[in-house]
Amino acid sequence: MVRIKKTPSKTVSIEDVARLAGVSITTVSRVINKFPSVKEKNRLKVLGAIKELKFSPSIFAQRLATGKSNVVALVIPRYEGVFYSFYVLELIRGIGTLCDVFKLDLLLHLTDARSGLDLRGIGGVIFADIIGNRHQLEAALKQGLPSVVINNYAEDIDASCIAIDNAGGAENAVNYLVSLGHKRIAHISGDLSTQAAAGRYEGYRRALKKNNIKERQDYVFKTDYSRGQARAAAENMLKLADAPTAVFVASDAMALEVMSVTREAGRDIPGDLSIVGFDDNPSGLYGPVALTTVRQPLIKMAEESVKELNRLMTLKKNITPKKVLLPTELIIRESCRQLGG
Amino acid sequence: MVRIKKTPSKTVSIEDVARLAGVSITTVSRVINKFPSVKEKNRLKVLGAIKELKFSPSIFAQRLATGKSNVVALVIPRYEGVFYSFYVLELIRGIGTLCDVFKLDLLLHLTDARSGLDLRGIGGVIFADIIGNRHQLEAALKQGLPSVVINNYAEDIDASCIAIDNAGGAENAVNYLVSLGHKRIAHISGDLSTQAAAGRYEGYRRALKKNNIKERQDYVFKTDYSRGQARAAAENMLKLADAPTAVFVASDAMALEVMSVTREAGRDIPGDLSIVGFDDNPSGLYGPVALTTVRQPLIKMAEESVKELNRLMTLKKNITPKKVLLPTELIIRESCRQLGG
DNA sequence: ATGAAAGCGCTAACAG
DNA sequence: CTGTTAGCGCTTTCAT
Repeated sequence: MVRIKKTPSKTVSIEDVARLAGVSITTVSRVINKFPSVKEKNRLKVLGAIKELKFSPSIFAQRLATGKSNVVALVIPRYEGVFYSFYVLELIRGIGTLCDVFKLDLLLHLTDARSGLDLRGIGGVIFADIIGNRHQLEAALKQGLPSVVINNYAEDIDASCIAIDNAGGAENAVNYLVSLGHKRIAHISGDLSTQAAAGRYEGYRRALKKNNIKERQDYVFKTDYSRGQARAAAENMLKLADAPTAVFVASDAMALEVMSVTREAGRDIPGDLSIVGFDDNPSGLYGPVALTTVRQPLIKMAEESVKELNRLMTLKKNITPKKVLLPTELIIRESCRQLGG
Repeated sequence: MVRIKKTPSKTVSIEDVARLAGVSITTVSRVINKFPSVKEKNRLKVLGAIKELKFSPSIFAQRLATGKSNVVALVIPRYEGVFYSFYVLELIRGIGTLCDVFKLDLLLHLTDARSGLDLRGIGGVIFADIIGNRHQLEAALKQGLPSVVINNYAEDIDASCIAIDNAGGAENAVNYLVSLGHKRIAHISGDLSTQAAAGRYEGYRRALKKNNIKERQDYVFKTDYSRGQARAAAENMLKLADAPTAVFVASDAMALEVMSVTREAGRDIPGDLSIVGFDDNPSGLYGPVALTTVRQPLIKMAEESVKELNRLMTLKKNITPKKVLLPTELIIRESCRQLGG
């Protein structure tokens, strides 16, 4: 058993450093905070003492004294369908990485939406989408906490929003299908109470309209983003007498499920059915036919949100919130084919 | 634009509450900390004042004064293959939820292993596996920080470990295959530098040995847990002159990939090949044939880790670390068949 | 360029 | 049962 010796937990304070360096604690504080006014000689003495004592300032004392906190709360709705997505993981990864860079502490807050969240000691908040928890955002804003909302674009709220152009991405995807000669194009949507799913559906409709294709209600299948419902939707879709030749699916995870169902039904992809997904989930690369999909810049969105929050937290004055809509990119792979001849 | 009025950020302190309630700040502090000794009448006055002033204590002042912190750092190696797994998400979810319950703040720390982590202001640490970052664990221990390691069972370290019986689970899985009459059983392993993958491989070997089946090197395929490598492994496996009739795959995600490859090769599951996975990833439920797998109690592991950490953080004395190995459960679905007849 | 001293908001002896 | 008082470790005027 490797028993590691604990260092005597006697915390070394700024005072110890000052004594060892032979200066006042004020000077030490100045060195810590990189004040330019400290004489080089003293700076070196202090730095030496800090190293020798292995001193590191107490963040609690710092925060008490300054009244500032650099803790960022990431609020994620603990909403099954959403939580289990590629999306959340990418977001956490992107945000976590950038918080590291900016020396921000990342506090994770999984919320069940109805409860109010404890914002004590928090310097800024990132809301990963707003799903039934708008009151939490408003509470943060009311407290004067710098807040940014991601994946949700709302002009009517006084917070920065960094979102993805879901409608635009969807429109491109469907346009692409049309350009391949498809006219009977179905859509399997996600949970329409999320802005992302609603936007994708809207883009689908917009593209049809612009191409003078009439939207058919029997070609639209609403799901909760789960593979289970995607499967059911696909089965129903395939049963249609006048089955579509192409389908735009609101997420890659669901698109993969649709591919499975289609193959089980003995139909070929893209021979009998062309499919476009949404996400650019790496899973889409495997399988017999690589999935054509809409890539959304999740990492970029995550990074932008931290940058923006950092800006909000750093600058003194009330800044105008920033509203950003990030563009998507159509990634053409193998799951769609040119129709007719 | 809904501009939310900010509350004047003048922080209300314990002193304001004391004044309004007509008691000393000590009494207010006692009420906050639920000391039983406060007279009911005063308690109510204080509570009233707190409500009226919307007072909530500064956690920084509390922590400065007590020298204690209830911030839990969750350290996750930012290791591609591992990070993108079902495992991490489940863990975060479980830990996040339980931290809520115990009123612990969850700080997320994605680490690249080589760097040292900043533990200032942290009350306890949970290491999500140890992959090349053992020095970080040792640093935490040296500081006297309560620490628990999950998914890694190490007798030789002075921290609590909550892990999963990977070897046992794997052994059961392979035994099951043997009981169905299989003798040519392959294994597609995960990244053997992780304890989990190594344990699963060991369980595989143990089961073969106990059943007097000789291990064949050409039946063992080592991967990094990625679907890409799983695909390659499966292709090679299928090419074997003396191809196996069953395969135990170290993760469900990889098992699904193996299923795809197998079907693409025109072989039937479980007709031509029986497959057992590991994880009980819900994705395994969909697709034409539900995947037989080994369920690991991830949420339970997550919860136990928080409970244990909370115990460590709460109790005063040096407590003996706890070593727990959680059992797995074989979930029999449709991907294996009885051999011979 | 540096230091003395007054807090930041709370807890914890120690009296009473 | 309650109040007084001294810190916790750092930042920040205000002098010097």
